[in-house]
Amino acid sequence: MASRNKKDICEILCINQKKVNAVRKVMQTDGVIKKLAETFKVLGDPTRTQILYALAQDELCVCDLACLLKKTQSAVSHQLRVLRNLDLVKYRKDGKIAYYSLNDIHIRNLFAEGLEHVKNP
Amino acid sequence: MASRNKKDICEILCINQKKVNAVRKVMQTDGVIKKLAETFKVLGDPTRTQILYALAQDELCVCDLACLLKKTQSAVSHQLRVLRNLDLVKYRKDGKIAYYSLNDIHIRNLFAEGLEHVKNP
DNA sequence: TTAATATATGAACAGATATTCATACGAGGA
DNA sequence: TCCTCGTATGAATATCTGTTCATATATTAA
Repeated sequence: MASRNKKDICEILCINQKKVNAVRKVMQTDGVIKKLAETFKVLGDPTRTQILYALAQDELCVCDLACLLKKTQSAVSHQLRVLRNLDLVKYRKDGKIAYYSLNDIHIRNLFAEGLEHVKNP
Repeated sequence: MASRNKKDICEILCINQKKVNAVRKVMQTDGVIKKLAETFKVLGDPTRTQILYALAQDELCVCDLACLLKKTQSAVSHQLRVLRNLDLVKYRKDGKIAYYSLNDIHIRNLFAEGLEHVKNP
């Protein structure tokens, strides 16, 4: 263990340097990877998954969603903010009521692919 | 606030009961939603995203991945276990070396859709 | 104005999680 | 056998995150 540095991050020797170099060339940039992971992460919470799936069917207000998902209004509202911040949903105000709807054309495709994965083992 | 129960989860009144009922009919079961969210969640960590993206290009061993991602061998190995447990990757042993590769046909499509979302605002 | 209702939001808390460190295991090589 | 190297893994830790509670804001009705 003596030869290894405290942090063997940079010291790690590749077994197949050529392959690694080739793969490195086609890797996405850190920025893209970060955004990609961010996108998947948002979809990776059951509450948000359900909200988005519901909104993929119809425009709904906050209390409708809360009723549908059997969650508190607060919990739903907090998650809607997350989705709003990422521009995945939009909303229109009708008096006191806020009607939310999908604002991303890729969400449905992602769900379709995801369901394919879940249902076809 | 007097009329509301402590937990207003079940008490919440839907504004558009009909819509909610219609959407409820086409909602996925809790089990499917849970698995769906689980799948997205696994893809929702930058380290795992990179590992999967790299393995989508070529078969690589643990230290190659560590070298490529500039992470410790331990960190990579822990994440590989997560991916293994979900059958997203498989590996073959060649002596001491463990070569990992993709084991899920949907991953590439999910990445494609995800990248579409990231790159087309 | 006052009351009620729909929504938003900050603070606090509990539970999850990614990384690090240390170490164990297993396969060759000396 | 002993040593080295590639990998796996448990424990500890710091950070992140989803929910709850309390409250604020805003709109409508009385």
